[in-house]
Amino acid sequence: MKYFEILKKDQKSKARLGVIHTAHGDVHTPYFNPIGTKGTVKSVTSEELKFWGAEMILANTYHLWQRPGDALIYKAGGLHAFMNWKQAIFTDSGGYQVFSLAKMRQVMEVGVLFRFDMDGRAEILSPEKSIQIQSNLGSDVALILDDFPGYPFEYERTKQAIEQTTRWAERAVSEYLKIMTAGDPINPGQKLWGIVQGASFPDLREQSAKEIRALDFPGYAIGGVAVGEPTEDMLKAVDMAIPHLEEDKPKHLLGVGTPYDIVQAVARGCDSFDCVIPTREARHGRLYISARDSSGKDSYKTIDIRKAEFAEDFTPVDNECDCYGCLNHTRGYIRHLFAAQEALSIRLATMHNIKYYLNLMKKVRTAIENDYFDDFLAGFKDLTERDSEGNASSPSENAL
RNA sequence: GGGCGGUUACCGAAGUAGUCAAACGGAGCUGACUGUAAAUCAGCUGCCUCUACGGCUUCGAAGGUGCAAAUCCUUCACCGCCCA
Repeated sequence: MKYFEILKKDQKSKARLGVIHTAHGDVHTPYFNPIGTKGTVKSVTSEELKFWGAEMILANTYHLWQRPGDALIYKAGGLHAFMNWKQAIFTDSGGYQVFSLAKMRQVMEVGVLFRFDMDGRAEILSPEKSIQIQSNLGSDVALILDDFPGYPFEYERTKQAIEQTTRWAERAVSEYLKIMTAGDPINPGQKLWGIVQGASFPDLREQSAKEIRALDFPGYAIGGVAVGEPTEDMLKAVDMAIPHLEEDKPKHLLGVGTPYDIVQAVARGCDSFDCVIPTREARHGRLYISARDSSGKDSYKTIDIRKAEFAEDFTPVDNECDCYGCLNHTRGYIRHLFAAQEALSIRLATMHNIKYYLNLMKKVRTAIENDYFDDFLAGFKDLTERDSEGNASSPSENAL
């Protein structure tokens, strides 16, 4: 059985319906990975995630390395056993922290020296070390350690980053093969994916894609996007990378994104996604809900449930949602929970947003399967009401 | 009837002559958040002005003293406690 099967290709876009056969079950694409950085999708249980239909989650090498340590997780039987999540796990390599912790690290040829360390020590995360950690975690999809600059993009810095990434990728592959053949990996079915960098520069995206492709990875991630650049630039970067990668391999778009971003990226050939938006914004009171424009097309908008306008709103957060909160509670109640700083506020909000994202991906898959993805794509947008300056304001009622 | 205490911005509460449009909380309003240093962060909350170290109007009411008052004095109003 092929690792990645393409079940159907959309005729009017590059979208495809597929299945990734991981060592911990199938992942039906296009798919969105809820993020569980530290071995937990914040505030929800593994059982709940499974119940909602999640097939893969993303965890983080850097954070788990720092605490509780990959050695401990290895002893626990790997991350799947440790957190009792039996479906697939996708691990970021720690590459994102090269970006997000830019002020406390130093990129060197050997690896990345992090001074932001929970024990107060400075340690080097090398491409080999990242693979060793991910092997100990036993994730199903591991990523190579990569380097990428923030926004605004600078050509020379970006070129250095992709070349650094390629050199690290070669070392990561060697380490991965060494562990798979001579080591004692907790997950012998773990796959290592490459990462394409190159910011918004066509020639660099092409160069990176070709260099990474040469290493024969079973799947690819497109990285270095959604770091502050306009959405159009992010999508252009995807367009620059996709054509240089084998069509029959899965492509993951790292760190993306909003519902709009995701649907647009699916149309450009991306198969899977991950993003902190649904979980983090949930904790901050921003909820994603269904909305329809005047023509009745399927779209969405966001509301800030903490606002006073929802105090006496006794309707569900989203009439079209089947999450626990939408079936059992009202906007007014959830707003009250936020105001009272009750833990349940975070849980209900997180559950809702994850369900919104998972339901969205299901809609996308169904649309591709039934040949109306182009129509769905054309109509799908963020309908959050905005004033003349483009600032969001919260709508008070569900659009029908 | 008498004594004492109090009345500050949406609410609570500092401030007792100049550096006060007035600390701090709460509440509210805006915004941000994209491979999670994030149940977080930033700004605003008297009026005007795009902004201001800018102008204007405020600290129960009215009237005084004073170069200057939320801060001192007088009277009044209301609230609380105590004495008759």
